[in-house]
Amino acid sequence: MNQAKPRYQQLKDLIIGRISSGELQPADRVPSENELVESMRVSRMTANRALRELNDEGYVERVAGRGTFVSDYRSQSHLLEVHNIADEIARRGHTHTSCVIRRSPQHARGEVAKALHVQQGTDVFHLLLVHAENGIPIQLEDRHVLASFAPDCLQQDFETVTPSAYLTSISPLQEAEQVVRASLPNRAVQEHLDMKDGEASLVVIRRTWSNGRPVTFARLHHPGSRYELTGHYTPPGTSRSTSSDVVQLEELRQ
Amino acid sequence: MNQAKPRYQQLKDLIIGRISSGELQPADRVPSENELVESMRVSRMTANRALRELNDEGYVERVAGRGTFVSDYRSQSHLLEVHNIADEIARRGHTHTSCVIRRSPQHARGEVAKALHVQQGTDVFHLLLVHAENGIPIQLEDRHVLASFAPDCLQQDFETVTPSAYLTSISPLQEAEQVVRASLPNRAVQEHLDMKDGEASLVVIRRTWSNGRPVTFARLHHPGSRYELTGHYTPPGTSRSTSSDVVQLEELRQ
DNA sequence: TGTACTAGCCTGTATATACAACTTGAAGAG
DNA sequence: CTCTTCAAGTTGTATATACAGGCTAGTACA
Repeated sequence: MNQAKPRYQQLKDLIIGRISSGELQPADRVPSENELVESMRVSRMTANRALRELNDEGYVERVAGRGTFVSDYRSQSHLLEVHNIADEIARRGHTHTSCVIRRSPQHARGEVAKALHVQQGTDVFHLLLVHAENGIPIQLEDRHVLASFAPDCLQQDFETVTPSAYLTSISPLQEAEQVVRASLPNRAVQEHLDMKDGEASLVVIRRTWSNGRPVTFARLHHPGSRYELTGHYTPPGTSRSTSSDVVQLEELRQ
Repeated sequence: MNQAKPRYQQLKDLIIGRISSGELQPADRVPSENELVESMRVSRMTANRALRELNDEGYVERVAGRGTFVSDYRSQSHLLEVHNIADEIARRGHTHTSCVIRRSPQHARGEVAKALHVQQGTDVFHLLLVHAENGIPIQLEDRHVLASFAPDCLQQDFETVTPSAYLTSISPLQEAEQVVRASLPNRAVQEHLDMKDGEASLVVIRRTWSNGRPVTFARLHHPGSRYELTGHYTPPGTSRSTSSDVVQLEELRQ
């Protein structure tokens, strides 16, 4: 079962490990090819392949003549771009504000326990907040977080740092699953988002993994008249941009 | 401006060209590394890099001991998986039926002309059909196709081959853009999809490019109570599956 | 002081070579 | 005829080497 991994993969795993453990921070310098040749006893071509693939995959950025540097996950594509609504709003030059409605410890049950793969009654934190763009509410975030993953969750000031940004600062998010639905909001959602009677809502249900297990489960409600999801698909190989082979989902205001 | 491309990239472009021109069909054998060494006068490592990257990008599949083969775009991830509702339904073991409501030549104007980047009055074809899963309507497809791209569009039997499948058979789709909205359907949409009063609809507006220009523009309406979009995100490098670094969007019935 | 230049490091690419593991088909043994 | 074995071709990986080109810091020079 435990097949010996190729050496270039071992190198990749090693560096990814240093990044996700926090030993290597964004913009930090990664050992150069020649340094890896010496310390790891590999040939330069093997080190080159490891670093080149990490570059293709967005973990690091390489500059000829300077070196290899850890990518800044926060301003990067992949998962995180999808997650932080404050960044999305800032990108369109608007101001983001948010208002915490509830922030409390809970015991997981029913849907939440099932989504997080934990026993009924496991400690979780429940967050409920409204995000606004230029003062207009556009997202009601209803999130459950595994308490063991983020013990100091309730001490955070989520009006300055979004839960999404906080969670990614703890540990890089590694996998996510989302479902998009259209529905009529219940009374509470409708009022929090200032929606008219009969207005449809766009609901994104997102579950995020870290280190192989789900750690947070969120329902994101948006007013259908003021919100949409846009995606852009590019086939692999046509563009040389670093994120050409991922789908970028962005929330855009109409 | 016109920098000489590296040789491995030239090899990739050459093979991609043969695939998209139709010279190489899905499951066809691609020249082996050693054949490329002889015919293209490159070293085996250069040929290896070209083929390996084409494999990583999903164009081809490589089997040690056998060779390199063109991927089957139709049953593959990337763009096409997203597009064909008949395949999605078949994948869950259900039966797909569709009913053509309208099929007519038109002159593009307004939103359609703008979306397709053509002058007002340009010839397009308008298709309107309902897709059903096990007899239950789940998608109203309202599509405009550039007449110059698919001249024999009106002769097709879209009840056996979906417009999406037909269009991809003409030319590989190269780029797509989509917007997801939640809204209340108008009377016509509501009736075609057998929706209850006050039921929200999930609308996907999709524009697809081929050879650098938009060729089709579709509005896909779904009943909110019976339909959802699911997406799964995997970061690059953790999984070895061929489509690990793309987001797969699938339509799933609740 | 300030400018020009160069040495040294870095990445990017290309080649030649080698060995391992896998697949297939053909030759040979029974 | 059937089974075994083996050779040839294929991909996968690893190494050593080479040269080109970008970047930077420090030195030499004016």
